[in-house]
Amino acid sequence: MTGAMSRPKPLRFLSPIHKATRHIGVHLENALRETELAPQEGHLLSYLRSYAPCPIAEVVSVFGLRGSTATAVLDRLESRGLIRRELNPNDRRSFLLDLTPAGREAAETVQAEVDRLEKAIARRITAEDEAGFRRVMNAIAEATQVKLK
Amino acid sequence: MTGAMSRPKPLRFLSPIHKATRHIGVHLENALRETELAPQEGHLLSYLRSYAPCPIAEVVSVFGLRGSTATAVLDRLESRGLIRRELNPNDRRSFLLDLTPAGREAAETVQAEVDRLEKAIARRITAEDEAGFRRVMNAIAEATQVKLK
DNA sequence: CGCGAATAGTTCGATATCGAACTATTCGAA
DNA sequence: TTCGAATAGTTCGATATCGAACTATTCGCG
Repeated sequence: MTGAMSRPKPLRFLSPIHKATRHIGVHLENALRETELAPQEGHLLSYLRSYAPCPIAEVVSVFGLRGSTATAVLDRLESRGLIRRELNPNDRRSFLLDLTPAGREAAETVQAEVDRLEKAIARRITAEDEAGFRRVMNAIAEATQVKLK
Repeated sequence: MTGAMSRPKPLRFLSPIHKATRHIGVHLENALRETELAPQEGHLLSYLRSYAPCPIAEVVSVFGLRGSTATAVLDRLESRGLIRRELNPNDRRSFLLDLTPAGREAAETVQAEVDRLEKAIARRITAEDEAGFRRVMNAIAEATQVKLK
């Protein structure tokens, strides 16, 4: 016999992460409502704030977009004057993305909200908690065996 | 004077979570490729496996879908014979979602992959790590002040 | 070198998601 | 109780994302 249907069994890692991702998304969506930035757009600008100039393939990998989607997303941001595509002197196939001054300003706004949230989180935990958290994140990277270029 | 542009400043919590979410997404996408299930569809079936019968509004909240998107997603799953909408005797505005036998079978496949991944993660950490991880997740819920019904 | 395979990015038609408006039902306070 | 507000879900036209095919460039191995 196969036994009774097993029930609940909430996941130890995936469910909390999924929930946290939702919490963060909703929070930032609220916080950035008046900036006219979709959460993903804000996230992208914020990423460029730290890592620009970077090739399109990098944001494709980091954000999990398809190439064709990235083209559309970047077209929109470029037409709104927030980013620029520049020639990559080292690889003529690719472009380097960079923020415009307006894009940098928008990115600062995003960053301010993100920093505020990070501080609010940090305030509630100990250094040991954070170390454990980081080890779990590393365990996930190893367990999935996924390499994000 | 405003000072030099601050650079990198990688985030302590949001970046690792974003990355982990990507790791998990790519891993499950690979693992479930032959089931013909989009990652989100698999996730939804897996959710119903534990929480069905549940109203549509619940999956809307948990998965962050818009109502109109949920209608389309559920229509597809229903037309593929994986889920059912049933009348909710307690609220005639709403439906209760449940898995069909085929849907339950698909959900078991997803669950098996998810369990395998959870175990692979658990194997790499200590109980203290997990406790710290959980406290960080709780801190995020509090810091965002977001209530996911 | 030279040439096939891999990579970067775009275009375009198909599909999925979204926002706004709408119906039906339930809630809640006067 | 009654009626305005809130909630559950759908429909439909607008928008965003996707997959497949394509161009251009670079890689890597003979």
